[in-house]
Order: sequence, then structure tokens, then C-alpha cells
Amino acid sequence: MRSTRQADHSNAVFRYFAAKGNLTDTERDELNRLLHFVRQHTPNTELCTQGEVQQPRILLTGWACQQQVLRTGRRQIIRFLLPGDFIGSLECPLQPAMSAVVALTLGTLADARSLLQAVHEPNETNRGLATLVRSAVRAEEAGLRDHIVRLGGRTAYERVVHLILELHSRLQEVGLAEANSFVMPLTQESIADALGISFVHTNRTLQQVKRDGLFGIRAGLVTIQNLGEMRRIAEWQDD
Amino acid sequence: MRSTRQADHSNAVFRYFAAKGNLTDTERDELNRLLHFVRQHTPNTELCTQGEVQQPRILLTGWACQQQVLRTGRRQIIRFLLPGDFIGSLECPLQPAMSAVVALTLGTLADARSLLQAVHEPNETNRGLATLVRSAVRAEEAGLRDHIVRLGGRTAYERVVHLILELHSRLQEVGLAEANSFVMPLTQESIADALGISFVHTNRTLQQVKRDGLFGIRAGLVTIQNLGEMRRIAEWQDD
DNA sequence: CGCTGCGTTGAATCCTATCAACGCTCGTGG
DNA sequence: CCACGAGCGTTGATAGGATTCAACGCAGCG
Repeated sequence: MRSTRQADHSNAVFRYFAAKGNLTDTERDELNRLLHFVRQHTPNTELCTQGEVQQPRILLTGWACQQQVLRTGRRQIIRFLLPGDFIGSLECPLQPAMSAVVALTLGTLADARSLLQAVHEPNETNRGLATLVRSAVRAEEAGLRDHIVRLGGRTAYERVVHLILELHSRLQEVGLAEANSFVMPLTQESIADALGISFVHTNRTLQQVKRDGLFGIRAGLVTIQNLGEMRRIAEWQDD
Repeated sequence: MRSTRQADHSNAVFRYFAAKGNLTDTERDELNRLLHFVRQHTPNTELCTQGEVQQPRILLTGWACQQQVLRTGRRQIIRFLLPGDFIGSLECPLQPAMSAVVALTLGTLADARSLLQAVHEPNETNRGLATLVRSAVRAEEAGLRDHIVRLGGRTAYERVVHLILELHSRLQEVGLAEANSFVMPLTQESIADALGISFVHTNRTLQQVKRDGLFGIRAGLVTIQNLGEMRRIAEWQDD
């Protein structure tokens, strides 16, 4: 079952780029060529170590997260990485990363050095790619800002709802979510570490959300039951 | 008094760029030329309206903040803007901003369109500028990540200490802070809205911090008394 | 003079964390 | 085959941190 799911994900990055703009056949071929080198990894693999220089890569399949572990033992998840997302700074690839990236599931990576190099030396064939990469950076920044508002301005209940909406929206962009359901391989502990609340309280909040008929999680499958109410509670706004 | 302070700030952006790398005389002149158009604004001026397309600009003097107001009336400050900081997305200047930028003090803005246009069409004279702009974008992203960790992973006490350290560090970069003091025109309510805590609790936390001999705030002047202990508590790490 | 913005303080309440224990599933090894 | 442990989810009780509401002081200013 996991292998079939992986097969479904294998071209998420292409759907991602396709969703952001219209790629010409030439650009699509170029993208395919630039992302040729692929590497597999298992859960809990450290894809990017804090403080080390890291080459830019793209997550093709599986989930990961960017995180930082504090002295108290608490870890803060800065953002979730879904298929199609970039790993490492695109602006200054040679700068050491200030936070770690850890795989949450099985997955595969593509080397993005060639892609970024091509983007920084613009020519006729890959001008479209450059625009798409920049829009990806912009989306990443917007995600960070949304996370700040979520952590600083919303209650635990609203945070949970808002996170599910974000994941749903992002997965839909790459064709990995249905209209009212999607596979979410996150433990409640991961959700807690992302939302800045304890995993015990995350559990209780999820139960409350289910009792209120908003959405439910069963065996890693999120089933959305009342999208409109979810959006109202979380003040969701599309890009 | 305010006019003299403003005079001191007027070249903060140049110090900012100078701190990030060595500018040649040619590049310095070019920067000076590209930032020629300046506009003044008063406190509470909306420098950038949520949802509207905004031209890229640079804050030359004064403080501002990027914020988002929620349905409950709570406002979340996403980041503080200090002299030398960019306003608006540098990646996609023509995209509408998803959050507002509001001036916190008197200040001045410079139009950065020419600068960014020059950066996007690299040539011999401004290659150094392009590198500096990219490093500014990287620093901005790092700041957003730090804020996420601050909001999600730290206590109110640690948040306050960490924020003061960040402001101190950033102001020092542009020559606007002494070794153990700096001018901070923020109300406790602004601090609260940035750190995701109520202003009443912010007040009590600030008093506790002062009692512990870490730092004090009096009449808009922050006086740092125990930098080492502050860094230990906030787990501060330099770039 | 009174108003407004900002800081301060007290008391009660609420939300969330912490500690602890238990159930469940699944993979592994005896 | 069963026993065992690990990982994850669930639940209860208690403690603590933060919010809220309210009131007051104080400086600056029209």
C-alpha cells in the first residue's frame, strides 16, 4: 500500500510547478533533466543538520519538517515539508542552515543545485522556471507568516483547525488531497510540536473538534466534514 | 531631540549594507542614486495595506511593524521593521501583500524599485548589491523562523528576553545601539502583540526581568545589565 | 481643566501543562 | 505460538501560567 502511494506522489513536484504557472514543454523537459538525481530516506532521517552547509534539494515524496530543539527538550516544528517543497535556503545555498530538517515518513529527495544554478543565470529556456522558483520562495515566506499568526494570535482550537486547512490546501496544490479528505502521516505529538501546545492537550482538542463535527482523523486519514465552519473559525483566506 | 535622533539614523541603510559586505565606492554611489526618492510618514500610518499591491521600499528611519488583525480584535505583530529593512516582498513585488505594515514612529521611506530592478538585471557595477539584497532576504526569513520558535517553544519570560536580544542585535548592525543600551520606542502593548501574550502579563514579566537584574526599560531606553544571563535564558545564538 | 495614552496593580477565572496511568496495535524474539 | 516492549493514543487529577476585568496613577496636551 505504501508503494502505491509513493507511486502516486512521484510527480508531485511537476504538479506543483504546473499549478503555479504554465510550463512550456521545453521547460518541463528542462525541469525533468535538472532534477534527475534522486535519493531515498527513511523516517527520522536528518535531511539537514543544524549549523551545517546544505545543498538545496526538493522533496519529491513523503513528509518532513523543519525543526529546532530547545534546551528544555521541547522541539518546535517551524514548518512541514510536503512533496514539491524546497529544502534549504534558496537565496544563499552556501550559508549554514540554522535549523534541522527531519524526515517524518519514507520519502525521496531530488538534488536542486542544477535547477537553482540555472535560475540564477537566466536565459530564454528557463525564464519560466525562475519565476516559479521565486513564487515558491514567496509561498514559503507566506507560510512562515501564517504560522506566526497561528502561534501568537489563535487559541489551541483555532490552531488545530487552521493547520488542517493549510495542509489540505497545500496537498491539493500537488494533487495529493481529495475535496474533503487527505492522508496525514503526522502523530499528535508532531502536531503539538508544530502548534506550540502539549500533545495531551492536542489530543483533547482534536476530540473536541471531532465532537463539533468539523473534521476527524482516523488511521492517518483526515476527513473534513464542515469546511465552511472550519474556514470561519480559522479565518481562512486563500492566496 | 527627535530631530537629532533622526539625523543620526539617516544613513542606517548604508551601515546595514556595509555590515553585510564590503561595498565598492561605485556600488555605494549606485546605492545612493537608487534610493534617492524619500517620503516621510507619521506614527500609525499604514505603509502597506493588507491585500493591496505594494511597491518595494526601504525603511530609512523610524520603526514600523508588519501585522495582521484578527476577528477577535487581537493583532499579531509578525515582525518589527527597523531602519535598513525592506518593506514588501522582494521576490514578487507585484503580488498583493497578505499583511499590513504600520508605522510605529515618525520615519522616512525610500523607494526601492530601482534598486530591485537593478538587482534582477545583474551587471558588473551592482553584482555586490544583488548579493547584499539576497542576504537581507535570508536574514528576514531567519527572523521569521526565530519568531516562530519564540512563540511556539518559549515561555513569556523567555520571549521577552529573546525579543530584546534580537532588537539589540539588529540595531547594532545598523549602528543604532550601544554595547548595553538602545532606544526602543515600543509600548508594552506592541511587545505583547508581537509575543502573543496580553499586555498586562507583559508588564508583569518586564518587572520580573528587571527584578532579576537582566535589563530595564525606562522612558523608551533599554538598559542591558546582564547580557550573558540573558543569552543563556533565551538560548541566543549569533548568526 | 479634563482628556487620552500608557503604565501599574489586584482579584478571579480560564486555559493549558504536567504527571500518571492505562489500552491498543504491531513487530520482534524466545 | 505467546510474551514482551515500543510507539501512539486516551483519560483523570492536579498545578501553574496567562487572561480578563477592573481600577488607579501619571504625564502630556489641547
